[in-house]
Amino acid sequence: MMMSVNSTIMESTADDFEKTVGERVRALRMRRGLTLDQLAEASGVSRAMISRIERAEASPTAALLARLCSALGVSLSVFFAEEGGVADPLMRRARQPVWRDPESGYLRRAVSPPGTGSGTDIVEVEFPPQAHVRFPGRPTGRSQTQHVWVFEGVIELTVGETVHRLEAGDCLFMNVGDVHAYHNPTDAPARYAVVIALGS
DNA sequence: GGGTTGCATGGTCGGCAAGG
DNA sequence: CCTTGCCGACCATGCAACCC
Repeated sequence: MMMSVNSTIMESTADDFEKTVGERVRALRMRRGLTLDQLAEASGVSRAMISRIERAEASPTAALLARLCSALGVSLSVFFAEEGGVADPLMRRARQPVWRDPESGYLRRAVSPPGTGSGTDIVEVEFPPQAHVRFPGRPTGRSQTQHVWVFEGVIELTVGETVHRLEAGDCLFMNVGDVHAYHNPTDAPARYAVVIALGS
């Protein structure tokens, strides 16, 4: 299925990927006038780790990258999309940035066009069988909400203390800042969309 | 003060042997 | 042959010392 196309693209860009992430992190940090120390404190990631990520000596996991993006005030999709440059209202599938979490193997596709000024981001996720991803809560997080809409397979979504089992067609609303975790309890990959509403 | 690097630590994964 | 447990290798991460 489409995974094969994506993985081919991933292979070809894998070498540059860490470099791109590092450059993006550094650029966003500089733009906000933050030092490594300040970003480390805001994100909960040590400044040594941030330094290594910026210099492409380490590849961050999804959870770690999410914390950095949160501290930098951008969503993950904005983080990946901005490298594209010019704002174009049409985002062809071939140009949509794809990212693979080294920890869980999940594949994240930034679907919505960047730079449109829209307060909404749409992300498509391919979630491998039996995979786990956990996002730590952000006590000082600004108001950011999201809908998780499942297309195929099953996802167990833990929000706070509650575990929601989502099947094809199900849609869950939640605050991004809450502690949440994704788990695919089946032997088949799951596919879902995340629609993120950015806080003001 | 800001950024980099050496080193230790904890977790995960694959290989391998023993037991059923 | 399959499962289970052990062990070593590897990797991400953070602390602290170091350099500029």
